[in-house]
Amino acid sequence: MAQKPSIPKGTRDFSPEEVSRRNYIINTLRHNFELFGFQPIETPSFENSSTLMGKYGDEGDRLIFKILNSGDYLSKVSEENYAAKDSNALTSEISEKALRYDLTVPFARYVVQHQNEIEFPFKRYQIQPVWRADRPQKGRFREFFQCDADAVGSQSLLQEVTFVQLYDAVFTDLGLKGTTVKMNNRKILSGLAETIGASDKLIDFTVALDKLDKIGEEGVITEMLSKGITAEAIERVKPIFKVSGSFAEKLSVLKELLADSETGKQGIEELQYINEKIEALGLKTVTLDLDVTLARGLNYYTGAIFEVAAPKGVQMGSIGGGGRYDDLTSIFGSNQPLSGVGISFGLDRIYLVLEELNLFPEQAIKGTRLLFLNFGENEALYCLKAVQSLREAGITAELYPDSAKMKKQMSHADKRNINFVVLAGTQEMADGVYTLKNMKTGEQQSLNLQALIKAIS
RNA sequence: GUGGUUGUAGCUCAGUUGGUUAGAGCGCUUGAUUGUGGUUCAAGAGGUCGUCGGUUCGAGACCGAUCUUCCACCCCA
Repeated sequence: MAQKPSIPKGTRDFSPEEVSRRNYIINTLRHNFELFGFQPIETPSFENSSTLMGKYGDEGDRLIFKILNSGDYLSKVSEENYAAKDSNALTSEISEKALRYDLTVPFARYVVQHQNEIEFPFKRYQIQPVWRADRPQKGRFREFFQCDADAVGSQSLLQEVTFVQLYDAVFTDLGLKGTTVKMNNRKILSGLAETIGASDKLIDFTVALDKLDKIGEEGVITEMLSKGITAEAIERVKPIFKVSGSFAEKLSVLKELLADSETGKQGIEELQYINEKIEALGLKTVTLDLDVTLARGLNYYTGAIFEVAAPKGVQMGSIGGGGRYDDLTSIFGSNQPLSGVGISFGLDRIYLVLEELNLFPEQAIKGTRLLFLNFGENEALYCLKAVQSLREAGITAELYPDSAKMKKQMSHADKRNINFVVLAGTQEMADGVYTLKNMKTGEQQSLNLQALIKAIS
């Protein structure tokens, strides 16, 4: 088979077992989302390019999959751009649509577009695939699922508290112990940049800071220097490299550092509020931690920033993230800025973590319980009657479609992990019974239909 | 987008400094066993060595391009 068919890089096929296990995670998520009062919506897999472009930064724009216009798109291209081979300028002329890059921006678009029909505060969840033209790596795909829960129309910090509880509820249900929800606040990062006189370099500052656990203090300093942040400024923020201890202890270090920054102090107050409420409420399996170096997704977060780290010992990037965004809707021309806050679960990565830790429950894979062996036309009909009754009783049952050799039918049941087979030939038909065989123990018993249903339920 | 890495049977992998007809294990098919799967034994099927091009008398092996895998960077779920 020289030319084996293939799928694009970074995409995957899912086997029946994989789909079952993915559904197990999705069902757990959906159950908790609804328990917390979130309502489902769905949006198209592709949007107008103008909806997506410019919302994720330059890097994000590069990673958005663009959809080629239909028809003779080259004929409409401007001569200058074509002659200059200016790909960037040409892109907007030959592509007007793009694949969804995340679920947050389409949600913001949805809220603005339907603002008159929506009852606020609006809490929605959304479980759909997103696409990124990234280069694949461990836990990084070009097509993957995001599972988002967002709440818009309320500035209350109780929303943030709720999202921490939601993370706790989900990971507890999945049996995933030892996850850490790391929190930070955009206002603290702004405050830090402000205190050291580098407000104009906020993004460079935070991106470098974010790499602390990866490249170490020296690496961060080198990167900051290369971005034009002065050595004097870096000296002033050095305490945050070594901040440690409890959530409250870290906050007090920050309080000193940010004493002169109104924005910074506000960020501290917000985090303090959330932490106090969580401490009063308690968490089941998740640990809430303050991580000043957390700085992902800054292009639209304005307040709280969340990121979920997998349990220690599992090599995996973050398995969830989120934050508060105050002005995302204004980008789409909302007359009144709607504050939103939300979190995302990385389904594909959670899957990899659960698999690595062997945490999928056996009943996550539900298959056929009962296979009727086929001995011929008359026997098949006799069996189908029983199959029908079993299905009505809610038992997954099926008949082998061909009257193949018993060995073949038995090993079929074996390979599909079906625990019971029924043998019904002329003798059983004459007696009005079915021979039930347990494939694990080899035990067999002769039962009438009622007894059969009873034995299997 | 940058750097590295991988590709041989359905799967996991051997294949020496380039040399006849490319191998193993597992899986698959058939039989031993016409109403009993897993175990055992026997036989069999299955490959244009990712693709295209080049070097050579000769390429699975060497070179180039391309696709793919995995990893690091950028960035990110």
